[in-house]
Amino acid sequence: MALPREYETQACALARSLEVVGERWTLLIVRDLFFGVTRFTDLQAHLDIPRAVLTQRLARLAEAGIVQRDPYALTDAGRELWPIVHQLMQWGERHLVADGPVRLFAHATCGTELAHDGACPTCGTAPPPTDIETRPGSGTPVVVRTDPISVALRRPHRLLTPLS
Amino acid sequence: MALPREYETQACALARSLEVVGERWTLLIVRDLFFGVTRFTDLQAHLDIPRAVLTQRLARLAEAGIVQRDPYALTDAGRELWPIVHQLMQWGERHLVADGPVRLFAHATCGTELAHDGACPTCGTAPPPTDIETRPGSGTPVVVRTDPISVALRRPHRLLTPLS
DNA sequence: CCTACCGGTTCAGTCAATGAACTGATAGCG
DNA sequence: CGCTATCAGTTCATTGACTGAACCGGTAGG
Repeated sequence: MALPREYETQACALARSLEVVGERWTLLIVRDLFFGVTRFTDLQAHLDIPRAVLTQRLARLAEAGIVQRDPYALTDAGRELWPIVHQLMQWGERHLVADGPVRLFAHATCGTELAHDGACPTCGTAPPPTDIETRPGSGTPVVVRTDPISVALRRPHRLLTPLS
Repeated sequence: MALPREYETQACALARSLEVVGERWTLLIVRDLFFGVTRFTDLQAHLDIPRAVLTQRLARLAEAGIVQRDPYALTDAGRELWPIVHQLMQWGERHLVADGPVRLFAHATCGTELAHDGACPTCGTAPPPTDIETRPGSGTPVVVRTDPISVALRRPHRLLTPLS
């Protein structure tokens, strides 16, 4: 029988992508890696994910060439997931969050807030994640986490810069 | 206990989005709706998905305002998922498919193939899905399906145009 | 030598996915 | 009117993944 995480009968490239990044927790792990989390323990504490599941997901991401180990970080292929992660966040902000954006993203080199499609309105191009600074927005999150990683992630910082 | 499809402890808008479109099969259902599939039976036959799961996913998508019923179709909010679906496909084509694109997308009004980011290189803007024509590419799919829906989807056609 | 920390593994219980069979409503046809 | 096909589901036993808690081994510091 087909393993539930696969889509063997689907020819589409979307099915291939979802076999790698479509499992529960996987895109949240990728998001944390964009945000600068680098340690297994920190990912586990921030996501409240069972360790066994985190181990399995990181193994699959490493196997697919999306993350490297020692320390955990996104590869070039993993960094190319940024538009997808960003647009999923923006779509959720528009349709599922009540009062304004929970998190903002700005082009670090010019300070302009990014548009929905990830482009910088001032510069006209979509900056790479290394040139993006993130900080909390005006919206009220459904929960306010107080663990050290969540607190650190609320300080304005550039993407892909390890928290340390 | 938290239902496995939710991410109650995560404040991020990404978690909100994934609670709606992050479950197994959901984005493949949305893809088929973009491709013009409109009937429960056709979705079930094309995706090889258990009927009970398809019922649950469509209920959740309708509840979230992504699809309407009679017939099944994407709402405006659902159509805004196109950049995400398209970029996930393009990412999979680049990193997970061996020999060339399995499916192509062109700006219907000028015939130009879309870039990775969904923009038309000729016109400089990202066309809406109603202005996009799709057809099979040169790549070899991992499986070749012969059901009537798969055959119909291999004919060049515009997105969001019911097959019938 | 002792302790803390990191990155896991193991395990029993729970919950969702799977595939097959069944249900009911509607439409077309002779 | 009865017969058949189609559509959109529901029900159910089985399988398998997710969960939370406990345990394990290596390394660094004091």
